[in-house]
Amino acid sequence: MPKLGMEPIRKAALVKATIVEIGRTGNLDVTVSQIARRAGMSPALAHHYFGSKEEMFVSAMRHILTLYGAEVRGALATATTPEQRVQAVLQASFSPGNFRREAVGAWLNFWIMAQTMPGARRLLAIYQRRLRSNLLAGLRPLIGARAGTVADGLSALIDGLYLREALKHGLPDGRAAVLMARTYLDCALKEAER
Amino acid sequence: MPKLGMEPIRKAALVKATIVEIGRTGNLDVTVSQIARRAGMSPALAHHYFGSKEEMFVSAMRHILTLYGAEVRGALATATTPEQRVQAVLQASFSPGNFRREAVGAWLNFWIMAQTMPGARRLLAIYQRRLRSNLLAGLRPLIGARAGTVADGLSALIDGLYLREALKHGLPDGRAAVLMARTYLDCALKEAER
DNA sequence: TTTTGTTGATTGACGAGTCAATAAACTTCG
DNA sequence: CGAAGTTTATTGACTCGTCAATCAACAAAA
Repeated sequence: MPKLGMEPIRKAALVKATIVEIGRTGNLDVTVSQIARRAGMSPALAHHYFGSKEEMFVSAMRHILTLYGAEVRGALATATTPEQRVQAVLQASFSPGNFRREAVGAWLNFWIMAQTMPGARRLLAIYQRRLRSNLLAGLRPLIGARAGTVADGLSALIDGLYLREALKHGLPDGRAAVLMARTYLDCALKEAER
Repeated sequence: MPKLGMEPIRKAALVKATIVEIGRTGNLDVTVSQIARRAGMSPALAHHYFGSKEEMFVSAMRHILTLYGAEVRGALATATTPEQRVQAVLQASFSPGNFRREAVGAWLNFWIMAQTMPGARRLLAIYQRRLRSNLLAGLRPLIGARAGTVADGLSALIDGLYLREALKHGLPDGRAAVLMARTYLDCALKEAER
């Protein structure tokens, strides 16, 4: 009973199912059959819409990035001062949603894929550029020329804190990560105004 | 022609081959046959010495950790002041060896495994504890009670900087990472003496 | 009837782990 | 010392399973 216009619906379902399955297993040992079953269709249909499993993975990562980007934009919308802008990025980066099993699995395997898959590497570069640029927008009014270095450090710190919190036993605490990043930030700001 | 006492030799060869293969592919899609071939033996023999592929992976990670630990100890041996102790940890963490393809692959997949494999999780906890303790030993004489927080922040920053440098296009530059971490450290020290 | 949606069946391949069998080195004990 | 037995090393062949991708065929909408 083919209703037309199924393509975007099917693709969205597959992307979501891919993320769930990666979160479930923790790695990329996920079969097209599993994904398709979870998305409520046959494996053949999955291959029909995405040419290959790899394309499913890349699309899944793109979706994760889109979600994260939306969260950042939402947080930035309520920020008025430069400090609040930086704080907004931190808040969004360590929001509870980012620590769900699916998100953690997606990010960790994102890094794995970025090693070898050009599409993944490109996406990761986009994420990094956007993060840096968002931080820079908040930092430049505060510390001018020194903003670049601080943005780089803060970016790395965000990734590192996320990694540690995500791999920690027990329920991860995003607020602790935000606090730790803020400490770095405050320190850098004081150093600059000296 | 079985010469006796082959076990340690074979195991070492398999561990090394496992690391090389993970570095080659970037992920854990490595077959026992590939590993065994590279180690110069039959797949059956690999299964004989390690009960399963998973045990090979865990042993490979243990080896990576051992190498890293030795590098840290070596660097610490030449340090006399507390500052030099911290600096030694940074230097060892960002040494060129850690940025070889095999090492990067090992670490990235280490994190993947730590999500679900208890053995890997335990190893990661050991690494984190040791890193923290090494940093603490250098930081406590400098800033006393505040050392804990700074050690945590510096640990996360090390992981984050490593991740970024390892995934960067082109040849990674450990010295840049050391410098970035030093900036954080100096900032924290100045803040503390205020 | 052309396009879009959908699937069952199939292909062709690969892979982890087992097992039986062979061979050499060590041990025991008469 | 030397034969019989034991342990260690080693592999080819095999089992049982899986999986990505293809294809032919069917159904319904335009």
